[in-house]
Amino acid sequence: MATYDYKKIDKKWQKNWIKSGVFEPEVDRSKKKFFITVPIPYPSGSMHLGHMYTWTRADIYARFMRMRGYNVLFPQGFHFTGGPIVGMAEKVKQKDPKTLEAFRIQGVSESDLKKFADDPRALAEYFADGFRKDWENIGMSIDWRRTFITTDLSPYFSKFVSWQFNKLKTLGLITEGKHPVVWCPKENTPLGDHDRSEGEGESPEKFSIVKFSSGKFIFPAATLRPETVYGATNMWINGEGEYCILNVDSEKWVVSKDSVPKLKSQLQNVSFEGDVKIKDFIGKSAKNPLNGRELPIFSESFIDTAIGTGIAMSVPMHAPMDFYGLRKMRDEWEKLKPERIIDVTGEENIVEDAIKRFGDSIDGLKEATKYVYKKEFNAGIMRNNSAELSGLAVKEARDTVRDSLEEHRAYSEMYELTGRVVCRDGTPGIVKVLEKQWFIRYSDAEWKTKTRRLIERMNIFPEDARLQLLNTLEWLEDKAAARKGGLGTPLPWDKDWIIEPLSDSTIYMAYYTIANKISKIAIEKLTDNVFDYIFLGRKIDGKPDKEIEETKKEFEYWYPLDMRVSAKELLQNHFIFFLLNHTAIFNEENWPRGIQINGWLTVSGEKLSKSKGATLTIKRGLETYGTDQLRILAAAGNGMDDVEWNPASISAFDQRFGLISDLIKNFDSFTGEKRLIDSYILSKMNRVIKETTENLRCFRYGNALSLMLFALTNEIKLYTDMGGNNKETVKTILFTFLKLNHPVFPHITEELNHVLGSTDMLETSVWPVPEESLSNEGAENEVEVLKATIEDIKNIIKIVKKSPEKIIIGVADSGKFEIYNSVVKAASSTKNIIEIRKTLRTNSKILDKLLKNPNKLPEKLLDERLEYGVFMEAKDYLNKTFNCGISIEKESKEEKALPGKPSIKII
RNA sequence: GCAGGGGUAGCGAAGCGGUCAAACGCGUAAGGCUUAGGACCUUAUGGCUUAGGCCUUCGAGGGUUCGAAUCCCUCCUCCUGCACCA
Repeated sequence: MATYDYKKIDKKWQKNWIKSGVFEPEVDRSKKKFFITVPIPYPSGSMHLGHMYTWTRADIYARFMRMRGYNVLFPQGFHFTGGPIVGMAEKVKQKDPKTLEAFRIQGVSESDLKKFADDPRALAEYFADGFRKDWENIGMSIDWRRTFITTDLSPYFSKFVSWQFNKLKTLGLITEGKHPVVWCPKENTPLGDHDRSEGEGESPEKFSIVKFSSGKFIFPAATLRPETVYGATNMWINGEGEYCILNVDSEKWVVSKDSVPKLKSQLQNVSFEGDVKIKDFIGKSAKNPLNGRELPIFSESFIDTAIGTGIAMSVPMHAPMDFYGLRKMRDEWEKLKPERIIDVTGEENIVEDAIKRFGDSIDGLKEATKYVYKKEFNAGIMRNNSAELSGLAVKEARDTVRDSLEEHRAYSEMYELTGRVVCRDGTPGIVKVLEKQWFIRYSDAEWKTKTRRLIERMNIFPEDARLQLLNTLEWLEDKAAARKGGLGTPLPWDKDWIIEPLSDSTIYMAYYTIANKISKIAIEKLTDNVFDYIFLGRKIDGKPDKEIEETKKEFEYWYPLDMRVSAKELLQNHFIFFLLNHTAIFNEENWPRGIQINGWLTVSGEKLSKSKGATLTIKRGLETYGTDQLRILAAAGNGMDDVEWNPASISAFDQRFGLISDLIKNFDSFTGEKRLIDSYILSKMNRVIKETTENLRCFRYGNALSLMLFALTNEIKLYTDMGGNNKETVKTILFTFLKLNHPVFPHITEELNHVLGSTDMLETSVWPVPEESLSNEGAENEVEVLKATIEDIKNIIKIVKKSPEKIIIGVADSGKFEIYNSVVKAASSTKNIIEIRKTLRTNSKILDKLLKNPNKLPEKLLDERLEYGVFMEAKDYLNKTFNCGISIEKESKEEKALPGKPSIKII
C-alpha cells in the first residue's frame, strides 16, 4: 500500500516518540498515574508473534490511557530464574544436534553458541537483548530505564527477593514438610511434564494403607477407598507373585517385591528383611484393625503385584473385582456373607448391575470399578453397619476413617502414579516423597479469605476470569517454593535451596517502580529494614539517605499496579500466587487493582510455542509486514478467545487505511454545505466514540475494532456516497478516526495525522470525548429507513426481473407518524398487542398493520419531516444507484406508505 | 478425576428471553476498471418466491415460556489449568 511505507513510517514515529520522552514517565503528583505490566519473559529463545500478541494488548492499553490523560508506566524486565536456561546451555556444550539446530534456525551465530556453552548467562542475555531489540523495532511504549534481570546475577534484585521471603517467613507463611513428586530414579531429578517421553499429565495419587495384622506380620492393604474397611470380608494376594518381608518402623510388612523401591523412596525407616513364600499364607487370616474381624487370605490372579503393595482388602459389595473374585468361591461367599455398607439412592445392587453392564472381562471389571467408585463417592451414604462412620457421606467418611485408623496405629500412606510415566532417557518414573521441602502455605484459610476479598473487588477482564480465580483459590494447596538446581536467589535462611521461578516472580512489579533508583543506594545499606521503609512505610533505623527517600517516592507514586496483562495459561498459577503474595506482604492500599487475561495467537488452531513459533519470529514478521499491520491481530480478540494467525486479515487494514488516505488526498475537494447526512454521520461518530471507549476500557478490542475501524469507515463511505461534502464534517470525522485508532495503529495514524497538517503528535493528544449535542437519534433512525428502503427496492427489482424506468417513493403523512410514534411509546412497556390497543383507543388501518405481529412491533421514534428530508437529499444517490428517474412524494395514493416504510412504486 | 470456558453460515465471530437468515471481518463467485495480474469498485453467497413475502436453522435430546441460540436438565464434543514447571 502506497500510503504505508512501513519501513520508513515505523522508524520515523518511533524516533519521535522516544524524543518526546512519553515512554519514560517521571513522578508527577499533579497527574493521575497508570501502571501496567506484562509477566516477565523467560529469555530462552527468540520472541515470536505470540509474544507480540500479548504485549501489544498491553501496549494498546498503555497508549489508550496515555491519551486519556494518565501518566503511564509500562516497564519490562527479564526472568533468568529456573532450570531451562542452564539446561539448554548444557545441551549446547554437549553439542546436542536438536538444540543446535533450533538455535541456528533462530539465527544464532557459531561464536555466540560457543559463548552459550561457556556460560548460561550469555544465552539468557543474548535472547533478552534480542527481545529488547524486537520490541524497540515495533515501537512498544516501554520504559527501558527500569529493566532488570532476576536471580543473584542481579544483587539488588536478589536482596529484594530475600526480603520477600523473610517477610513470608516472619508472617508464618513458610513451612517445612514432605512432598510427593514424580521422579526419575536414574537422573535423580523430578520429572516435569516436559521431561517425559510418555505420561504427560500423570501425577501422584494418594493410596491409603490399612494395616491388617497376622501374627507377627502386617498385611498392608493399599486402597483408594479406606472408608469401605468395615465391609471387608477377606484379603487378596497373588499366589503366583513374588513377595518379601520389609521392615517398616520395626514392623514386618508382607509386600510384593515390585512395591519395594516405591516404599523405600516414600516411607521412612524401611529396610529389606528377606523373601517370603506367599503361598504359605493362603488360607490363614489377618485382623481388621477397626472391628477385630479375622479375614481369610485368598489368592486371586487379578491382583497386580506392581500396584500398591500387592496386598488388597476385599470389599465385594462395593468393588466389582472383589465381587467377581469371591463369587467364584461359592462356599466362601456363603460363609463370609458380604454386606453392603454404602447406600446410593436408586441403586440396589450397584456392583452386580455394573458388572452386568460393563461385562466381566478384566477391562469390563475395571470400567465397572470406575463407575461404582465415582457413583458411591459422590452420592453414597454410609449405612448404620459402619460403626462411627454410620450416616456420614462417603466424602466425609473417608477423612473420618483415616483418623480412626491413625488412632489404632493401623494407617499409612503411599503414592502411586495415575498412569505410566517414562523419562526422556527411557527410565520409568516413580513417585518420590521429598523430605525437608520448604513450602509457601497457600492453603492458609485466613490468607485465602483476605485474597478472596481482593479478587472480588478487582477489575478483571474478562469477567469470567474472576470465578476461575476464586475457584482456584478454593483448592489451592501449599506450594514447594525452593529447589536444589538452576539459577535464582538462594533462600535467605537455608542457602542450599534456590527460590523457584514461580515463587520469585510474584511481587517483582513493585521492583519496577524503583529499579532506576535503587542502584544508587549502596548495596550494603540495603537491609530488610530499608525495604520495610520503602514498601511498607515502616519505621527506619536512623535517618534515611536521600537515595532511599527518592526510591521510596517512586514506589509510593507508582504503586499499586493498575493492570497486569497476560495469557490464560497463567491464570491458575502465576496470577493466583501474585495476588496471594501481595495480600500477605503489602498494605491494602497497594494491592493490585486490575488484570486482563487474553487468549493466544494460534496457527491452524495450535498455540504458538517457542518451538512452533521459531518461524514466526518478530524479525520474520517485520520482513513482510509493518508493525501496525501485525498489530491488527492483537486487536482481533475479545476476552480469552484465541486468535488465528491469518495474514489475509491484514488486507482489511490496507483497505480501510487506503480509504482514509484517499479521503485525505481529496480533502480540498469537499466544499459543500452541511445537510441532514452531516447530522447523521456526526451523531454516528458520537456513538462510535462512546462505544469504542467503553470497549477499549474493558479490553474488548475486537468489538472496538469493528466500531472504530470498520463501522466508522463504512459510515464515511455512506456519507460521501450520499453526497456528503462538507469540509468541517470530514475534518472532524478524520481526526476522530485517527485518534480512536491510534492506540492500535500508532504509526500509520501518526503519519496520516501529520499529512493532514497537524503539528502535534497523536501520542500526546487527548482522547475524543462524545458530545451530547451531536447525537441525533432522529437522523440516525431515518437514514436506517433509507437503507432499508434501498434494500427493499433492490429486492423488488430482483423479483420483477426488469430494470425500472422510474421509481416513485411515497413517504407517509404526518397523521400516520403520530399513530406510529404512539405505538412505539406503548410498545416500549409491553409486547402484548391487546394491551397496546387498549392504551391507544384509536382504530385505523395503520394500527392494524403495525400491530399485526408482536415480534415486529416498531421500536424507533420517527419524524415525518426528517424522513421526507432524508429521501429528498438522497435523490441523486438513488438516481445513481438505480440508474432511473426517482420521484419522492408525500403519501402515495394507495395509502400503502407507513412511517419507516415508504411505499415503492416501480414503473 | 477436579475446576473453568466453549460448540452459531465455507471460515473467524457478534447476539445471551421478543425487528435473527444472523452484525462485522475473511473467503468464494459474477460483473466493472485494467495491456495483463494485483489493488480497487459493484453485486451475490440457507431454501422458495414475478412487489418489499414465506419457510428452515444456532452440538444432540428433553423441559420452562404466549415466545428460546439465549433460562433449566441430561448427553456428546473441544479448549485451559491442576504446582516444584517457565
